[in-house]
Amino acid sequence: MANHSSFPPKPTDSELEILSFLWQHGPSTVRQVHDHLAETKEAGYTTTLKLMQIMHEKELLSRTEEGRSHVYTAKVQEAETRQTLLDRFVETTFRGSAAQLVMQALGNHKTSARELDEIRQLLNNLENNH
Amino acid sequence: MANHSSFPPKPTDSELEILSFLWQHGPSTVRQVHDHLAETKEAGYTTTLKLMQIMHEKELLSRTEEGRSHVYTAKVQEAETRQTLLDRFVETTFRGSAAQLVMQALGNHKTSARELDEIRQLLNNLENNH
DNA sequence: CCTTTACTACGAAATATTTCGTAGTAAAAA
DNA sequence: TTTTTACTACGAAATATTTCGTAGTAAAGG
Repeated sequence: MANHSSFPPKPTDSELEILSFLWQHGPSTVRQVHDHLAETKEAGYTTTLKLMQIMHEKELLSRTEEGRSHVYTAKVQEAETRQTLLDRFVETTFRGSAAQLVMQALGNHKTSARELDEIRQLLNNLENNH
Repeated sequence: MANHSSFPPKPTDSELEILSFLWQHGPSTVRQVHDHLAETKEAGYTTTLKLMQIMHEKELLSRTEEGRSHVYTAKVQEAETRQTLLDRFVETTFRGSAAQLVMQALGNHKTSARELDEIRQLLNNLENNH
């Protein structure tokens, strides 16, 4: 059963960057997250800290004490969150047409032959299943 | 040539709703746009007016006087804007993998057999072209 | 012991976005 | 002619988001 709207508030862009890191690297400290973000962005340590504290309040992250620092874990699932954001995006930007989005995504992005094959596989499955 | 980043500032969600209407219905007055939005959202007329004035300042819309009211026209192209937003979205939500996005979009959205065929066509073309 | 280092907590400033109220005005209606 | 209606302009409040500085504190180093 999909879980639309009701659950945790939709993450902002900054929050998504943090979630993204946690999904990839698993439970991490603010320091670890920050050092990663700092490679790309310009932002102070306490900014990242504050964001993660807020995300904790919002129930987007859980945390445990580990010595004098906290270890944060994503409390929302990657696939689920992506789906929610994708739904919103298809709605607002592609007027609800997932097919349109797919066409534009494939048309303009350089996608490898291997990935194209996987997609073709998926298409076949979908068509068979219905 | 794609036009990345440099051009008009990325539209906010509210702005996108307005652009969306203009793309679909062509040049329109604030009244027309507002009456449409009001079906869905709760918002006063002057809110829509102000937004469109701001979009005009930002060069997202152009306008001409038509009697005592203004007729606004989208100054940015739908396809171009979609591409920009799509790129951002793939980056932030799918870590740059368009293929992942496509799979998730097809997997969960009910897409008609006809649309699936169109996508298959596109896949064939892509594969042939390289 | 002191001092430095590496944390958290938290208020509050800086920005960005959205919303609305008020004023001015020209045309339409009475 | 007076009143009502339907616009625009625009300041400013309300929200949401992001950023940072300062304070407190425990451990590590000297």
